[in-house]
Amino acid sequence: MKKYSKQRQLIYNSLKNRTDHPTAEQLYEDLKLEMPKIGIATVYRNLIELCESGEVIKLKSLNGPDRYDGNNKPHIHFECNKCNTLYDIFLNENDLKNMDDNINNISSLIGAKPEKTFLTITGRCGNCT
Amino acid sequence: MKKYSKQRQLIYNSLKNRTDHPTAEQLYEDLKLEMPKIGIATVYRNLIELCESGEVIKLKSLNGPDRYDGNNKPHIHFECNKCNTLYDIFLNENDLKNMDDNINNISSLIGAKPEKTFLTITGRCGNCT
DNA sequence: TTGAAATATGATAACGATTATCATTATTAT
DNA sequence: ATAATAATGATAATCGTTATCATATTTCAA
Repeated sequence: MKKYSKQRQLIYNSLKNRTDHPTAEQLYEDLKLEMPKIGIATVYRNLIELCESGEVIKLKSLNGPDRYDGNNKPHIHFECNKCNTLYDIFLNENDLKNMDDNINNISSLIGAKPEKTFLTITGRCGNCT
Repeated sequence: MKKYSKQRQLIYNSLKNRTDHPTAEQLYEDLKLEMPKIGIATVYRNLIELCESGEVIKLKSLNGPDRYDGNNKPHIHFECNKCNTLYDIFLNENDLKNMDDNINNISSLIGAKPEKTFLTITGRCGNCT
């Protein structure tokens, strides 16, 4: 049976309350301010848990370590290849539905059943032109 | 000036002649059959080159090391989360254009200039249902 | 051609990110 | 409360990748 722990709550809350997409290391550094004895392994362990349960999304960065997104509502990411900022882009309901239909159609081309879709656009963000 | 090397040619040709998406390690093992003295560092170095020149695409896998795709025409990937196979999915010209327009529109939402887009769908492939 | 300059190679050390190990501590259910 | 279970923190180990560097290959100009 799964047990409640202060650490897991803290990690969960922290990710839900921030809109950036920190690496495990960044999250760890920030959490130490609130809980100085927390260990980096605990952070990684709980990130795995939270990803498996679907509460958190793990994002594979093109340049750098994995990053974590506390927002599990479907959305798109834009990764700036200059400043490395990851932007969230939320589509309206209509566009989301269209995209979903597309994903299903595309998957059916190879007889596959889709579960999660990752759409990442890379390029220059507005601040880095 | 860039120099021609047997190794670079071999790596390039190998990636262009296979349609799977090998990891650097897999590629290395295969290349050793043809060129037993090739080093893993040479493989990595040339993969970096080939990716920078746009000849090859580096794919971030959700479970496992990076994989390399010798096909640089725009297409989509489906990653099976059971057998880890990466499938290519090619869209027709029309769908590609629509997608491209969408990417531009989406990027403009945050004032960004898109360069490359990565669309990966995960789920169960036809063989793993 | 040949030889000097430039660049790539292969062996391996070093590194960064992540996971495994394990003794200790915290949480849960009785 | 207490026993059972699961999580923690410290840190070792692992994995993928990059850096280093002496040697070898390639290129270009004479």
